[in-house]
Amino acid sequence: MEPNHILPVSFYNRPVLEVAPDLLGKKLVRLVNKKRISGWICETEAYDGDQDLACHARSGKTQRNAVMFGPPGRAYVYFTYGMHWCLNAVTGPEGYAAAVLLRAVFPIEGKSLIAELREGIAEKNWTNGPAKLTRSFAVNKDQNGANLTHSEDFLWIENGLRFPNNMIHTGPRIGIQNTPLPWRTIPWRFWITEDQLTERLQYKPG
DNA sequence: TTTACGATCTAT
DNA sequence: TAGATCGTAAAT
Repeated sequence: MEPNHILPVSFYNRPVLEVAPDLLGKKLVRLVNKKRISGWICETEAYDGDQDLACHARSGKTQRNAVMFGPPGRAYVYFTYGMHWCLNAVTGPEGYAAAVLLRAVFPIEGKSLIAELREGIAEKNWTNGPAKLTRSFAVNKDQNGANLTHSEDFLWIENGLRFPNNMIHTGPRIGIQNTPLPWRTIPWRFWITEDQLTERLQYKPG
């Protein structure tokens, strides 16, 4: 483990619309029984404060979304659809409720551990969705509020690749069909393809 | 206390 | 395309 590679608070203490695309190509890391599970972050979404009517902070601070109002660089983990956990990275200054939803990663380390956590699921479907990702990384309510900027909470994000804006795909956020315009269609989802990632890794092996 | 719904996933 | 499944927050 290389603690110096962990993204610092300053990375997260910026507008969420900068942090969300910058997280593409960074490495999500989880420590389970002293074993590393990791993956390249390849899809994110930005949720930006109480004026964003798709953001959980739209109706103010509640017990559920309180972590989003706290300091940047923390994990906001919420429960949804009666059975799923989703993982976010809190951004911006304390008191401003914004976060990046981590929607998908490409697995790197700990694949045998993921295989146990995702028994019966094809490898290509392990981490290609926000709730699939949390299952594969053993993330649930216990990680809500975890500090992503050090290794002591066994969940963090390490520096990795940086993709220029003209390589990053954008589109509307997923699963917010009842959200009013313009928030329903504003292109605040960001992703890179597996081909783009492997091409970059040929020059900079990970 | 009751109700309606969800930043989803899976099988059909 | 619909069913699973239950915490959350707003409505009653």
